[in-house]
Amino acid sequence: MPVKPPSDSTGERRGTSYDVARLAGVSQSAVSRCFREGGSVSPATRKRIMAAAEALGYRPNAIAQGLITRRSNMVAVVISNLTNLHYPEVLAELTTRLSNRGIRVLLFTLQNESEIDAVMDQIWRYQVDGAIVAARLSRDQAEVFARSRIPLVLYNRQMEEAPVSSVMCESGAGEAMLVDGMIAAGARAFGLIAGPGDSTVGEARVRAAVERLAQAGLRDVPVDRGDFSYQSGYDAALRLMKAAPLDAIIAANDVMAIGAMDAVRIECSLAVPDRVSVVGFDGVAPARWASYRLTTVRQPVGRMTEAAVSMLMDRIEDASIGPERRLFSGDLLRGASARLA
Amino acid sequence: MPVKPPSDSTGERRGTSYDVARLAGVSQSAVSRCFREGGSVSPATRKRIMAAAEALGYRPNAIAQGLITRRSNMVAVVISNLTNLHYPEVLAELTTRLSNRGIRVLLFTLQNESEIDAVMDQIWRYQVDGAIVAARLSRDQAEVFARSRIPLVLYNRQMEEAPVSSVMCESGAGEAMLVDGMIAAGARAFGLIAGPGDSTVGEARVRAAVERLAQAGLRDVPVDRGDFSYQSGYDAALRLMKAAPLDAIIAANDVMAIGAMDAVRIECSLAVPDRVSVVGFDGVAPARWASYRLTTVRQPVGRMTEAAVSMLMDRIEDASIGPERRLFSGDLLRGASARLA
DNA sequence: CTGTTAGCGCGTTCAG
DNA sequence: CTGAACGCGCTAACAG
Repeated sequence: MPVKPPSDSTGERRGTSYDVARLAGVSQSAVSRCFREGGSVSPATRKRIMAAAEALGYRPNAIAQGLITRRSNMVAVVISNLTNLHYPEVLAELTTRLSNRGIRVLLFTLQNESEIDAVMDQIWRYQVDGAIVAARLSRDQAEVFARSRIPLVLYNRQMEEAPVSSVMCESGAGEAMLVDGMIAAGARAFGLIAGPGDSTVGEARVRAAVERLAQAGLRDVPVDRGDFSYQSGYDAALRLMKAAPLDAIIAANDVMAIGAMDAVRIECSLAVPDRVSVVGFDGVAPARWASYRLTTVRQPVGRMTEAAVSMLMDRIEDASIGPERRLFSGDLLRGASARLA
Repeated sequence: MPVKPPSDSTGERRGTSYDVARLAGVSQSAVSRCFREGGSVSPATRKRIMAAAEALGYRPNAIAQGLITRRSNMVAVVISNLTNLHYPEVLAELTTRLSNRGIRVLLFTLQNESEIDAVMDQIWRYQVDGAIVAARLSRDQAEVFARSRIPLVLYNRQMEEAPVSSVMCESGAGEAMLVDGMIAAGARAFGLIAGPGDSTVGEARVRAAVERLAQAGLRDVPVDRGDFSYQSGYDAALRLMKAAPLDAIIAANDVMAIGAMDAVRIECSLAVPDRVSVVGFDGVAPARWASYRLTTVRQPVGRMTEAAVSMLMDRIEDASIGPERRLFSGDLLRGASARLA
């Protein structure tokens, strides 16, 4: 990479601990100690050093610190599609919480899953202290983290066969509440809108709903598939309704549910929830908008992100801590898009 | 301690260029050259080095590289409220584009504007090559970047009195199109929903609308204020409608416009756009949802983020390039929430 | 409590 | 084309 020419014309280099030391008339290591936690420095010299540092606008160089400490105080956050409406909230919470603990976020967003390898390369090069991944990870890729000794926490992803730490929002209880409520209110003709087949959470939600429906004696429920987007939910709902009239639609996430509501109400001209109930999963902000008032299961994003961060930090502090999975349950958000008993 | 710890399972340090050099039987500097652009290495030794690197899973340590080259290949991205629905899209685009140029994103999100100082401290410590800021910055804070010689580009913010690079979506043309269209279609009783007073883009949009209305002979247009959130748009619309019946509402952003639509249609039971036209600004995804089909001005996010990134990169490569402002115009998105002629 | 000394892992002259 | 030597800015023993 092209190196910038050293201090062209007026370009003064940024002050180092050495400059501060000279100005304060002490050794460089005194300055270093002054900026660390348990540094033993006499109040008098500390004062002098701080004054000198202030005068020079000195701040310890985190890059140099990282090189010698082997702690970059950076954590990689990998998110697949930021446009998914639920993730921005997750990302904001993660960033805030990490920041509160003095950790910086190195952000990686993926368009295609294939980019993950390039990302892992960068993660490795940047000596991040750990990684939180909200994207599909193959078993091999998870292994790389393990071999590299980079603590890893998956967010709403699961690694069935490998022992990897993760936090998830469990789908069973939530879907059961939705299904039970709708059945009790008289719904019988159900339809499902699944997410992309490679989404573990999406599949888990659909599976949970299907199982609960089966327990209630409802089998062979039609399932269509979307990609978690509004349009895909809209289209899937239309296909389902065309194939057979339904009185309840369960979508794998809120945005598709919203799309389904619009399709049912606007294109099919059927009242929601009077003729058709629609439910989702996530609890994104638009689900509460007055035009939708979606009945859904809200993920406890605050507790989940806090869990992810603290699990990661624990494993950064002590690399010997083994993997752990934490499962959270969602809260039923009683909107007005489904008849629930 | 010159003795390298044996690769027992606990202590395994990551391989360095020295390790690669030893395995390949060359010097460390040969390895270094091998991983740089124009490094002069004979094909034979290059092959040996690459083989050794492969065997050890060696990757250059970006932290160490940054220390010596003074280029971290990291750029700080500062965003105020990620939950604002328009910003996730911006962030995703910025990240992708930076990533394509081999730059990593160090993300900072702000809850309160007061956090900006702590963020600037971190930006400085981490030796980022530059910063893209989509948050309010005081003149003094911008000065800090200048003094620190950290290239800075503001995104949709403007610094009136100071020469700072920025990319903005210009409001005048867009608001004019909206206003003119609605007036031509017969609207006369306008109401405005502004953003928070400290938002330069928000104020600019309102000012643009007010001016255009004044040109058309419409003065003393009532203005209420929100904070860019759905609820605040909803509430503001109710207050406006209660004070005086309106036939057109102009909101400073899409999310408030959506809130206003819901207030008008659901709480006031007035048809949109038949009785009341509602328009926004941004062009966020939900604006296109069938329940809203918001008439709005879409920001050219792709071109704007590309501009921000390339402006920043240019100034990173050549620090002597002066500030520049780039103004983009939005496209009118003809939805169905306003009667436009 | 303070200074001295040794690196962290790498890029880069400058001799050979 | 290659290697020895130096230093980026800092932390961490270790003496004094």
